[in-house]
Amino acid sequence: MNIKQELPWDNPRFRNWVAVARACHVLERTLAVKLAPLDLKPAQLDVLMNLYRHPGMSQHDLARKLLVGRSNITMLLPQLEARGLLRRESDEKDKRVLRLNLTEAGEALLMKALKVHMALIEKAMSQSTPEQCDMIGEQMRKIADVLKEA
Amino acid sequence: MNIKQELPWDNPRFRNWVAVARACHVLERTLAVKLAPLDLKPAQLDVLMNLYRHPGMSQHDLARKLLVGRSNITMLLPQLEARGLLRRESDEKDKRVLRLNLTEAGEALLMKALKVHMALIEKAMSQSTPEQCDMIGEQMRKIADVLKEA
DNA sequence: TGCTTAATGTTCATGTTTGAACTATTATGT
DNA sequence: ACATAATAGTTCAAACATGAACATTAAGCA
Repeated sequence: MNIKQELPWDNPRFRNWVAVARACHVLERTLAVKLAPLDLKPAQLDVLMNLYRHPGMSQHDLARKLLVGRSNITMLLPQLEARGLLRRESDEKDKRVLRLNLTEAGEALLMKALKVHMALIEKAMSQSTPEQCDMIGEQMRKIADVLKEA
Repeated sequence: MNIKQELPWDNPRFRNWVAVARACHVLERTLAVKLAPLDLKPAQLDVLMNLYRHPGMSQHDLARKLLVGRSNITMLLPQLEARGLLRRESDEKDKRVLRLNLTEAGEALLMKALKVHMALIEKAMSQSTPEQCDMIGEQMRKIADVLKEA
């Protein structure tokens, strides 16, 4: 009954992961502030980015990409559709699915938002050398893979 | 009017940061699942961790540590207090502030939750060498610092 | 002292996220 | 073909986070 186990704060992996989580959190909050003038939330930007890269994807695919529930997408899209940023068109071959595509306006807004996002990331990552940056990305992709199997 | 700017996906910093954000997101969701048997949410675990390390801190201090609004803390604490995990005691010298402390039960539950959290982080970070891990932590601390000035 | 300003915590209205139950459509297996 | 499974999307209620407005208390300063 050794309840006072080795404390995590003495563990480098723990301390370093806490730093990762903090950095993510801070960047997310900052991004929200910088996107406010465009009347866009980080979650909405994620949607636009994914639709730009994967035109015609379904809501289900989008939900999986964003690591989010399907109902979340259902709640999220009508706002963007009403603003004319994207279209939802029923698939002819499978009437269950809705195909998602950006409009011209959506693409234009995305480009503006990407400038903001890019600038923020540049500022954050400018601390690291390209080698360090790549290494970080590589490790993080491994982490995501390992955890998704779990 | 070069609207089709250099796309961020060609930029290593962008791609790598996206990987960081994804890894964070996945780990957070996984943690939520693993903590469910203890009837504890990640946000609640964060509270317990901070009170353990900084006994007697105020709600305002806690909010700043967690990068969260004060009202969020106000909504969060009563649940934990009702479960007997922490105490809120009015400060004698400054009657505005409430001093926060874990109870025995709170500390015991924290230890159980930390085992879960630790195991998850170990699994995630076991991919990296100690040197890589430290480097990642160091870069992330720099990022958080740079962005908080902004 | 008294007046103004700042800080702590709460309340409340709003918006977001989530998961379970539901409908409609397609795939599978006998 | 027909019954059963699985899949796509929606609805709804509950949990959660957020920021502005507020009450109380403390600090600064004339």
